[in-house]
Amino acid sequence: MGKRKENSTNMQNEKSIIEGCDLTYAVCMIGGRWKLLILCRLENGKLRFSALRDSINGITERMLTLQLRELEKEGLVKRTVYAEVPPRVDYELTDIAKELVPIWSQLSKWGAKHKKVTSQLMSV
Amino acid sequence: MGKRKENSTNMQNEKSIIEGCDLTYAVCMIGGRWKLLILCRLENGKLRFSALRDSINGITERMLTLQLRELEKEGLVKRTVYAEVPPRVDYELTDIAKELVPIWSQLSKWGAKHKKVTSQLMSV
DNA sequence: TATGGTACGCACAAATTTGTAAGTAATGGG
DNA sequence: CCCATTACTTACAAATTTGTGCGTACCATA
Repeated sequence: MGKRKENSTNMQNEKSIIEGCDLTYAVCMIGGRWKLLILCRLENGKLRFSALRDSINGITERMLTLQLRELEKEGLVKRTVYAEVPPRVDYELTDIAKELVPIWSQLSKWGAKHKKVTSQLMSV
Repeated sequence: MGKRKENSTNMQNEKSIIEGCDLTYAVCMIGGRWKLLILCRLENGKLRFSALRDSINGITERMLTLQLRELEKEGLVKRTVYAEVPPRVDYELTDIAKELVPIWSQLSKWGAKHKKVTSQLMSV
């Protein structure tokens, strides 16, 4: 999440796969350890940076910043800066991101339903 | 996807986050570049290794193997080996994985709908 | 005997993601 | 003047994921 190399095999691959596959595109947008987590925290409205940080267990400020930057570039969150000191910034979902609400909520339900079963399998 | 270090900060983090968060759990199960792709190829029934490989643009045999192994451990795909030569192996969704069908299909629709718009933003 | 097909495994290298531990700016309060 | 607050940056290190190229077993067929 430092910048990626434009011409790595990996990057080229990703681009050409995205061309033909909408699912891959979507996965690239919301994939990764934190993005969905962040988005779902914003489900009920604006939150400021510190509130997000505190509500997401285990995330560091660095990671939160990086992910928010990406989500912003991708058009999934809107960032608002207030000209105050100390600084105040808040984040909210865009309409595009709001369309994803049912998806993460189903995913979360699915997770809840199967967590026990499969985590036993995993520890084998 | 060589094995992960059991005691890395990263691993410990992931584990403790999963404990409290079903969404994170789900993301860990199906996250990554290929897993959803593989699952959705199996949506209409069994496929053998080579068929999967050929239907997923850009995946290498190594990656396909690794991902299938994980999906199997997680209980999302079932692997069947036939005692034949040359070898024949096929893969199919488990019931748990079948519950995810609506999720990736919605995600794919979402991707299709927004691909153009946001990929312009990304190239800026 | 040489070759071909299938589903992998392995070693190594490169790319990418994540974590850690520091700063920074601006301003209000003591 | 010193300190606290907030939302970040930056440099560096470690972990994880992905790609590349080659090798393997098996038996049927040519």
